[in-house]
Amino acid sequence: MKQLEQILQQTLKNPSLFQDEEFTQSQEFAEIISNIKITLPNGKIDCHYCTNILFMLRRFLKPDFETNIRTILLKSDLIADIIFINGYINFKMRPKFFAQMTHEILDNDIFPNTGIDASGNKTKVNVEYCSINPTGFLHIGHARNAILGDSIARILSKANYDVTKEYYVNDAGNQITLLAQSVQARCLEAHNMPFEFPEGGYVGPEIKELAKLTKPENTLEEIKQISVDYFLSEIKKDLNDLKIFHDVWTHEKDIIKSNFIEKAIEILKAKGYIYYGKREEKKAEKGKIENKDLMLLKTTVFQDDEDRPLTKSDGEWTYLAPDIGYHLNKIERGFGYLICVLGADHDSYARRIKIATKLLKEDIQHATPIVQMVSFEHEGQHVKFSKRAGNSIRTRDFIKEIHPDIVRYMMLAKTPGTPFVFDYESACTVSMKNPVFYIQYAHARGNSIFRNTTVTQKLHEKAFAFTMPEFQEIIIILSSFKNTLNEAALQLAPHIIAHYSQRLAESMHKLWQIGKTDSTKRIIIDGNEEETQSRLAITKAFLNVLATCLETLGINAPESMN
RNA sequence: GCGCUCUUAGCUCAGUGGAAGAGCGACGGCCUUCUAAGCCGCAGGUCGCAGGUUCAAAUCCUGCAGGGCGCGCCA
Repeated sequence: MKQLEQILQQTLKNPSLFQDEEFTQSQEFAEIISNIKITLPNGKIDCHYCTNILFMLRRFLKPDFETNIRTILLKSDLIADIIFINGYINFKMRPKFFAQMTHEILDNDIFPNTGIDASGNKTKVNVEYCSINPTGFLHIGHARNAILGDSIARILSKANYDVTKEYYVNDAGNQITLLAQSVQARCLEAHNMPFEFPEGGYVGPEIKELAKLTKPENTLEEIKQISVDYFLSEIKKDLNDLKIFHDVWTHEKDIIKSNFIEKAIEILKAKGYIYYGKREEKKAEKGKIENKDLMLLKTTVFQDDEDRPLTKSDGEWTYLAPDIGYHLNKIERGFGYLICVLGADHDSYARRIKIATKLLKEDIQHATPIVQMVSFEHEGQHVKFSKRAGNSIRTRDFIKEIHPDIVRYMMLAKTPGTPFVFDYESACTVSMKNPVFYIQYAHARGNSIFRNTTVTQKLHEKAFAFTMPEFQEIIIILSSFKNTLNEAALQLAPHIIAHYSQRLAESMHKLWQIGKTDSTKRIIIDGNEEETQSRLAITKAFLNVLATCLETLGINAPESMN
């Protein structure tokens, strides 16, 4: 594809194509020509690649430009034909082009593991995701965040970023105190001792279970530790079952102990972003709390509605302060790119922490992909998963019934910004309602070929396969993998890989099927070793790319379907 | 009231300036041959509505309507 782009650029630099022969020297020409986009055509047009570049250049070209461009382009030994339709240039490529492309995929070391010269350039990136409070189990709503973050991290690693996957443990706030008080109460209750259940405390059977791990003589601090450890280890188990493994677990407690809050405040003070003042009366908890002077952060310099308090009237930090300390900690660890995957109910928080981070370090790259809510369909209505409604489903129970591969694919195939309506019936079906099987099946089919032959892959440029549309289609899709991966990395969008995988799988299924009625199109051609070797080379390239895709999605690439 | 986001085929969704798409569902075909968990065909669209910018708008801008999520000194 890159080669085609270069050929086209070279061709268009020919001054004789233009009314004004000086035009190729102009800035405007340079800009247009640097934005050449080669794309795959829709199914209706019989060609391999196309480009819309002429739309931009048309008014500068001589009337007979089509004939001239065609003549020049056809001099290339990679291009078989040029067709002009509706202002597009459509390319038909020669077999040599397909052979070269296959060679590149197999030998260039870009597949399947490393060295893709993607946008990453070894940038140190921190992907923080699924940082749920250790006050309960991982439910299915959290799983979407976790799966998305994990896949983003996998894509970025493939795209040549230096990735750290991180979980931030909120183990220092009021929620943890409330949790520990709830557990303590249940513990005392179980020992028939007097107890007082905290207002708004944590209820649910897991609290009573947890209480069994504690003793009446434990201090609140000890109970906090026991509770956090318990839930974290449970969360970790569930994540591991979904093939999610964080590299670093950072605890809020440690951030506080290491004085990162104070350090961050000092930096912000030095930059003049901190001042003391009162908030507007109506904002001050509607008069419930005395409107004292608070430490405020000038988030309004980056279009926030109002400056945000860092201290409460009782002198304690607000939630924002430790989080800013945590982000300073990330910055000090040398990350140039911070990614923080958040739920839709945190989008206003996302804005604030982004501003705060920018105030700490102007040139930091910071993205906060937002995952929309997960709901499910019940009697024709969309019902939200919610703890309070008692219909929250623990991930562990969920994946007992539905394989993690299916759960992952279902959640990754959509853009994160679309609310997810979980279709339980489809999830349990083994058919195209579950495209993950379709993709895995294509991988298994490709592998079965290698079990059925002793011939090994080797590329012969003259192979007949390179003239055959079914093989050409596979190679064309393979050739766009690099761009696809880069795009997914740039947009932090695993669904781009999911859709690509489906299309790639389709090209193999088509080839396979046609081999059933036309034996010349099978991969293994008895009595013709060179042809078979070349076809195996294409199949191998296909398997490498598809396995890479499945790896970035965190989905198993099976060698056979059982 | 304000902010973010969404509205594309019967359903679930891709598509961020360039030729309207996929899967499911419906209908009709295809296995004595490398895995039929598959393939082929057919049907299905005023891209929420109205303006604007552009050679070109589902895509960008403005307004409107409808859905979702937020809008504490809680985290």
